[in-house]
Amino acid sequence: MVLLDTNIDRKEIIMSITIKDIAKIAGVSHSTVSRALNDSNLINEETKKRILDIANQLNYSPNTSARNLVLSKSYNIGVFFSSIHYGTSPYFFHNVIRTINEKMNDKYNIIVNGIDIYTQKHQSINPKNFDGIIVVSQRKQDDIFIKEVLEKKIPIVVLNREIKEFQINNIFSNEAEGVYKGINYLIERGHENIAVIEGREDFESTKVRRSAYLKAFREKNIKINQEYILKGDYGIESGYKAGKKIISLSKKISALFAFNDDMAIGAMKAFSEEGLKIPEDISILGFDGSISSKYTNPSLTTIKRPIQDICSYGVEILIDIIENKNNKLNKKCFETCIIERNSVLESIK
Amino acid sequence: MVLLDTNIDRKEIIMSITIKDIAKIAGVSHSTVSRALNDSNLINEETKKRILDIANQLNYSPNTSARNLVLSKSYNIGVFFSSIHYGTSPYFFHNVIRTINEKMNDKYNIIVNGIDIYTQKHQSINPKNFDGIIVVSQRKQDDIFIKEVLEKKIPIVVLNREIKEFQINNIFSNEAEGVYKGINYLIERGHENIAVIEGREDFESTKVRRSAYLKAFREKNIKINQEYILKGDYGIESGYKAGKKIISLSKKISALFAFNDDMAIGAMKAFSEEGLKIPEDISILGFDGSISSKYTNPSLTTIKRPIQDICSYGVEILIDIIENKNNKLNKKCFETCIIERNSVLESIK
DNA sequence: GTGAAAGCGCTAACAA
DNA sequence: TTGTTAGCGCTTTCAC
Repeated sequence: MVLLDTNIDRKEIIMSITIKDIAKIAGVSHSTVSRALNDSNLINEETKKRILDIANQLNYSPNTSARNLVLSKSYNIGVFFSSIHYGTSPYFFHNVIRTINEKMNDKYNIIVNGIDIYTQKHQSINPKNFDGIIVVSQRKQDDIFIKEVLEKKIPIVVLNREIKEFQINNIFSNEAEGVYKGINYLIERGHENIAVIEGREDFESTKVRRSAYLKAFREKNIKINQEYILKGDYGIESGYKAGKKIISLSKKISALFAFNDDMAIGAMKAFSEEGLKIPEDISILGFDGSISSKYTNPSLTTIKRPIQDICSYGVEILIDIIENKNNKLNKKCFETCIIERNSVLESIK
Repeated sequence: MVLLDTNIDRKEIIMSITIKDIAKIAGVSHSTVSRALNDSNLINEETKKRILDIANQLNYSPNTSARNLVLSKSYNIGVFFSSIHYGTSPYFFHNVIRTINEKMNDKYNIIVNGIDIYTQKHQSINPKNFDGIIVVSQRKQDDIFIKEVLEKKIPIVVLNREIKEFQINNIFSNEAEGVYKGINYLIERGHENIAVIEGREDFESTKVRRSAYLKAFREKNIKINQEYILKGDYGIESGYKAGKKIISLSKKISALFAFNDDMAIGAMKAFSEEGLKIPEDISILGFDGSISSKYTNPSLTTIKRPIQDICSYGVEILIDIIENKNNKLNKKCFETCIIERNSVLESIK
């Protein structure tokens, strides 16, 4: 008995406790221990309790590799952003991970990755390493990765960007409609000379939002001056630089639409430095509905996209696919809305 | 031959290719395949090439659970924040994950977790599930978790918060010194009526920064008025509310020190709403050196802590522990510095 | 209700 | 240089 105890102690230090150790102490076979641990009903309640007690005392925790091997599961969920580094704002990133983490069944691990560096390092993804994958996609380019996952039959859901070319579980928001409403909101308030700061050219959102504002302009016969269209990269600094450029423009503009809040904030900074008053001298409309947009001065009128809804719903259907083998295709579009604040002038006489 | 191919095809769909499948096709044993795949030198170059070719053709990828089981590795690195939800700013969170992801050897998975909800769901961590753990710690309360990891002999490094009570790999920044310098920076410019917005009471940073500003006050014989000390929670909104309170204070204050940039930004918003000019009416000093602090209006003077250095160094030593079994204790403190911008008045006559 | 035994896919020690 | 074999820790079928 003493000898046994000592052995166990050594084991605890040198290597982990296994079900065999527990079996030895409990005087049962390791399969019985397995049954107890898995709350099987093919086991006597008494023995189960006894075994569980011992397991607790020994601070047993299962070897997940062994369990996963026999169960053919990994309990890993990959969360893949187009890039963690470029074009993904801290607000967006945090919001996505937080929501997924909150919503995810706690038996799954959340493994965070950027497709850009992942595909550059690994030549391919290993299906056995992921029970499911969430792609938070910005770029059409991600399709290569997405298709690979699809081919490997790994449950997948693509968030944020609409995929039209092929069938896939896909949750996103109606950005086109949001931008369209936003531009009309500007036009209705008398704005005709509207500048735009666009986003990264390789991001689909840039194309979607661009065609939406162009459509709104065309419908209201607003002339489109290429000089007013600035290139940004979704980073604050690029908004700031674009703002500086806008100031140097020959023609006066009365409003600015930035493709995201961060760039709007950068532009506001540029305007303030030059003594321009917002919204008196220039109105600003952002996109995202980030937390910080509420605390700019003046607070930023912006188009909110429901990131949390998208992520939350995405997790829901991914888990449904994994656990219930549900394979009916799910495509859902959430609506965007304008948050009216104080950066747009109510009416320019 | 045709029969074989068909079998393989079915296998590819129904279950993954294994080294046995490759062995069968190559006409070698599965251990030879294993050798080829692991680039062993106990193998003929020709056979290696042939096997690798077949593996490539079949789009083989190893079953990580099986490999991990025999190697006693998981290739998982857990990144545990005190909380993902509360008190962790998007900027901080993004910066940490981004840096760790960049710096981490690509064979490791990064699993993101919040200690708060993790410990609530799982009763204990499984050593076999983590080759190493990075704790980005804010609360003393995390010690329970940290000690558990320590007991289980999982390589661990604790970032962000200094641990004095016990020996552990620990990387952090000199926040006390930063705050001390910051307050003196204010005092040197003539400020005596200084308000402070503190952070969450359960975060160690709050205590560290508090005793630092108190020390600076005491040394310069600045009287400490409890009315000037506001409670925040590191969120923007709490800074905003504190800002409102400051305005309603009986005595006029000339400067504000906020325990982080987000709260400083919130307070700036409150001040602006009330028509106060920064820094003419009130100077503001932040803490963190977040990206957004550069783009407020006016830009925020702040104490920068080197988050990237901390994370980068943390990853380095964790990998060193895991791969080189290096077990000499590593404790490192990075310096903070003041970023002088435009929210502090050069001199109040 | 329980135990014996097989096997998940892989690595590595030992033989040849 | 290669094949044979054992075994990692676990679940699960099949006997009893």
